[in-house]
Amino acid sequence: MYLLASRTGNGEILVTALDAAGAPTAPAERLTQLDFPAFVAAREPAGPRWVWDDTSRWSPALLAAGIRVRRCHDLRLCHAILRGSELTRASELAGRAPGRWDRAAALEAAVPQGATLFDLASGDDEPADDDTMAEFLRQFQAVASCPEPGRLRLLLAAESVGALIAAEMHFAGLPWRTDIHDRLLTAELGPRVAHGTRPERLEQLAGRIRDELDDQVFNLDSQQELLKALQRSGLMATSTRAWELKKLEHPVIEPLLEYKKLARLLSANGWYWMDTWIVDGRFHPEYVPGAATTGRWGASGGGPLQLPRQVRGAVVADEGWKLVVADAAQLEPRILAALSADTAMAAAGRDTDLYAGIVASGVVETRDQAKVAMLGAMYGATTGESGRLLPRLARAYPRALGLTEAAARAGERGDIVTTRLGRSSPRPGESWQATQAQAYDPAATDGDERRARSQARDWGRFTRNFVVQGSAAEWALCWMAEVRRELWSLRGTEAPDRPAAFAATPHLVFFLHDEVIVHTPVALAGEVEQIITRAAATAGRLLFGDFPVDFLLTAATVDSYAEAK
DNA sequence: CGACCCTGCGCG
DNA sequence: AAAGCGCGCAGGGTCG
Repeated sequence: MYLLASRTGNGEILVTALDAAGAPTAPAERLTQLDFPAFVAAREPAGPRWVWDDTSRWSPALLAAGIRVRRCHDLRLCHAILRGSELTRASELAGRAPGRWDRAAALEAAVPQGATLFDLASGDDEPADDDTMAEFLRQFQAVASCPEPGRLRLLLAAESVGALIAAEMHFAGLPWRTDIHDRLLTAELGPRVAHGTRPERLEQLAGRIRDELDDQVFNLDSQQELLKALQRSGLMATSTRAWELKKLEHPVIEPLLEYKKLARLLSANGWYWMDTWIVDGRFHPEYVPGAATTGRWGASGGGPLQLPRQVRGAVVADEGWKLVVADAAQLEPRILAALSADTAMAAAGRDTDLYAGIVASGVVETRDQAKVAMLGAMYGATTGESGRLLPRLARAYPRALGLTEAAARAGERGDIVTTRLGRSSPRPGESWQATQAQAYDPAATDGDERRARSQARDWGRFTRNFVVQGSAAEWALCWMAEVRRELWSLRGTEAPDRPAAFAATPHLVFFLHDEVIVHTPVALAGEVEQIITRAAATAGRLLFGDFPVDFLLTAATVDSYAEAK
């Protein structure tokens, strides 16, 4: 049932089989690191759940050996969830002093960097053999004794399979055509030049800007110098932000905005970026499950979650392959409707664009209004058009808006809120508490009270959004897990020239909060699209049972990411 | 010189 | 302080 793997102090691996109650069923087996992949491959057909400290440390060697595991339990990720969850607050695990399971993954994985070698040598970071086991049992207990164990079991499984997917996507990489990327850059910026020098097009724009501002020497790339130069020319700019510059009337504005746009392209996704991050036609970023407190993923290594539309044309399927690009339409409002059991809001999104449905119900006049009002409800807008439209939304959807309001009030009090599957928000820090306490002091000034109120509202907007964003992240994990599981069953038609077994069949290559990309042989693209669509419905049922809410997708089978809207 | 903060902007 | 959440990254600037 469970196979618990841990490393011993001398670099060997211990594997202990546990039954469904967490009790060992046989003596531990001792393996070398070299033997481990074959051992995993031999055990995998029985469908075990592998238990280990950190998937990002165990996966690379397995994937390099062409081996994938179906299920795991990532102790570090699950620990973070269980430590903070409202549902397990009475557990032994939640009450313990912070220890090695609370430390950042970076610290634990940083052995080769050198900087932390001293810490490692002087500490006890290499776990004793029984530490991994003890932690697993504490987690097991915490879940078993909580009020609704089913929610957390699903969350921990989803979080852990997410870690497997993150490692697999890193390994497989996103198909990337450097020749197309180069053409695209050349068309925008001019021919490639050495790193650190301005391409032709930027140089021309810089010249125009200098002429318009009548200043040939200032450094365009310094915000401070640029701002001063603008002000010397009589422009009433208070910052160099694009949206603020747009409001100004002056011949320098047009070339300046163009310069900023292209300079950004060059520095964020230019040739230097391409040389650094694209290897053998693949982009291999690190994905970091649970990086945001809401449960959303983070990522690093080339900024994959900020991939601008400008360069998506370089993401192109291999010859004979396709990209299936799918994103969940209006995911967060749909999540909110289901969370609050707001049947009217759910009905507005049935079989249609949810914002269009709100318009059709006569709540507001335009799709744009519906969207800005919904975002305002979920983010806590108070002013502007969004603020003005909120009362209409509240009348039509009292349950949904009631939920976001309640979440905001909880945060303003310093209370925690919890997602659908049981991830809870962090408590505000000490300085937050201190500021609140100060406002209650008899000697408090108006300033103290204002500061405390404003800070409380800030935290309220965070908790308001946490419930929705966090539950949406859970839906997305379940969706992706289901996609992975179904794609797995399409094996048996491997392309022989592929490096590893799973990259020879349809596989996930990208994930962006509510959007996935699957790279697939052409012949299977239709089936992949169906799998992704079915998986969305399955994820909805996993989170919300029979509650009648649709999770619509926009899915497209394309050669290039740029073709998908 | 590195470590850190700030600004601005890309994504959802 | 962009009305309103969550991130990561690059580049300039400052400090020790």
